[in-house]
Amino acid sequence: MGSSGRRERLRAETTAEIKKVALALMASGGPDAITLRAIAREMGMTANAIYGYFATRDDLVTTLINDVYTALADSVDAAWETVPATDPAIRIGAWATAFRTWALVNPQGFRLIYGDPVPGYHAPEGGPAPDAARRVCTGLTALAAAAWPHAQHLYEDSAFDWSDFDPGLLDKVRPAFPDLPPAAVALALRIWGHLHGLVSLEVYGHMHTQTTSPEKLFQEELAQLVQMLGVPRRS
Amino acid sequence: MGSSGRRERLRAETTAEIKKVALALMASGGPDAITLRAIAREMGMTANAIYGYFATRDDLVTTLINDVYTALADSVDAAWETVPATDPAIRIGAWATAFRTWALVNPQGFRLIYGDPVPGYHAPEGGPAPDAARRVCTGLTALAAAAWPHAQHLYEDSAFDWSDFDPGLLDKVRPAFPDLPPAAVALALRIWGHLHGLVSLEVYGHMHTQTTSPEKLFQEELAQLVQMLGVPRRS
DNA sequence: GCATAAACTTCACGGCGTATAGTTTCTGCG
DNA sequence: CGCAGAAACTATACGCCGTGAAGTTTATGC
Repeated sequence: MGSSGRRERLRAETTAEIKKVALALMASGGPDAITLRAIAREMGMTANAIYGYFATRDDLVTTLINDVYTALADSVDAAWETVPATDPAIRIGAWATAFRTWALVNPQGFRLIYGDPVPGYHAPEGGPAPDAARRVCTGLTALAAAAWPHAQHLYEDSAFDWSDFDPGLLDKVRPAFPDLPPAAVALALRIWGHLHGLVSLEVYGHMHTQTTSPEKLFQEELAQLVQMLGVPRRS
Repeated sequence: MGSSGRRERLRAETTAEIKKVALALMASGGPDAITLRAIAREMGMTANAIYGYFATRDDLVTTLINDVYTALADSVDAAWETVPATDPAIRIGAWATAFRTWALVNPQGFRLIYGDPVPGYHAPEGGPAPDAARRVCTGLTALAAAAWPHAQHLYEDSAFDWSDFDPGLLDKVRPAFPDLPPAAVALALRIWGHLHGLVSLEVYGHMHTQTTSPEKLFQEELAQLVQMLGVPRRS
C-alpha cells in the first residue's frame, strides 16, 4: 500500500468532517437541517462531492444515527459504572437520570434516533441502529438483573418466554446475565418504555403544555422505578 | 348574504376535500407525503390554489394535527364510556387499549401528532393541539380519579402542588374532579408517559427489534397500571 | 513519464414551498 | 338585464432539495 496511506488518511478526515458538520447542522437546526447541500456549503465543496463518501443521503443519516445512538449508549453505560454496585437504587437512578439528561442536552440527537429522522428518510431493514438500541436495552436489563433478587417475587406470574424476544437481544443479554429469566427482560423493556415515554414527551414539547416541572415528574418516576424493581428504599 | 351561502358551501367542501386528500396521502405515505403539490395534483388543481384555503403549508398541517388529535381523543373517550363505571380496572384497560389500538391502526396519524410532523414544520406557540392533548390528559385524570379512593394511600408523600401544572390543564381537570389532589394529576401524567413510551417505541419500530410480542408487553403494562392505581385485581 | 483511478465540479432534472402577477368565474347591486 | 368587484384559480419564477451523468483536475503506482 506504500504511501497510499496518505490518501486513506485524507479520506478518513474528510469523512469525519462531513459527519462533524452534519451533526453541527443538526444540533442547531434539527435533523431537517442535515442536507447534503448545506454540508457541502459549509465545507466549501459541491454537494455531489459527498457522494464519494456516502452513497446516498440516507446512508449518511444512517451512519449519524449509529454514531449518535452509540454516544447515548456510552453515556448511560458510563453513568451506570461511575456509581458503586453496592446500592442498586442509586445505580438505577444514575442510569435513568443520565438517559434523561442526555436527551435534554441533545434533543435533536434524540429526535434523530427515535423520531422521523429526516424528510423522506427510510431506514434500512431492522432499523438503522439495532446494536446501539440493544446496548441500551442491555443496560436496562442490567438494572433488572441488579435488582432481580428483590424484584423476583413481584413478577412470578409473568407469562414471558425466551421466544418472545429478539434473538439479537438475547445474544447480548443471556450470556451477560445467565441466571435471568424472561420476565426480567420483559420488565427491562417496560422500563425502557416508561422512561422513553416521559422523556420523549418532554423533548417534543408535549409535556410542557401540561406541567411546569417535568423534572419533578421524572423524580417521582424514579421513585416508582425503585419500587418496581423491589429495591428497598432508603429514606 | 342571500345565495352567497352557495359560495360558502363550495368553499367548505373544497376545504374538506383538501383535508381528506391530505389525510389519505399521509395514511399511505406518511406525514412526509403531505405536500401541497401532491394534494393539488390529486385534486386536479394548481398547488397555489390551496393558498386560498390555508395561508401556508404549516397552517394546513396544524389543522390536520388538530383534527387527528381530536379523533384520537374521541376514540379513547368513547372506549372509556362504553364500559360501565362499576369496575375501574376494566375501564382503565379499555382506555389504554383504545389508545394503543388507535395508534397501531393510525400509525401515521400518531407520528403526525407526536413526532416531527413534516419536513420543516414549526408548530405555532404552545404546540398545535394543546386542547386535544389536554383532553387526553383529562381522560387519564379520569382514570386516576376513578381509582383514587384505592390509590390515594400509595401517593401520600407526593410533593406536587397545583402550581406544578399548566393552568390550561387545570381549568379542565379541577372542575371535573373537584376533590382530586395534585398528586393524582401527576400520576395521570406519568401514566401518560408510560403508555406513550411503549406505544411510540412500537409505532416507530424500535420495539420490534427487541421483542416479537409487544402485545404481551402491553398486557403486562396494563396489569401494572391497575396496580399503580391501587385497584383490587380480579383473578 | 505516463496510464489510471480517485476526488471533485458542472450541468441537468424533477420535486418542494411560496411570492407575484395575471386570468377567469361567480356574486350582488343598480 | 349589465356591470363593478370580489373570489377562485393559473402561470411564472425563485431558491431550496437529492441525485444522476459527464467532464475535469489531481495524486498514485508502475
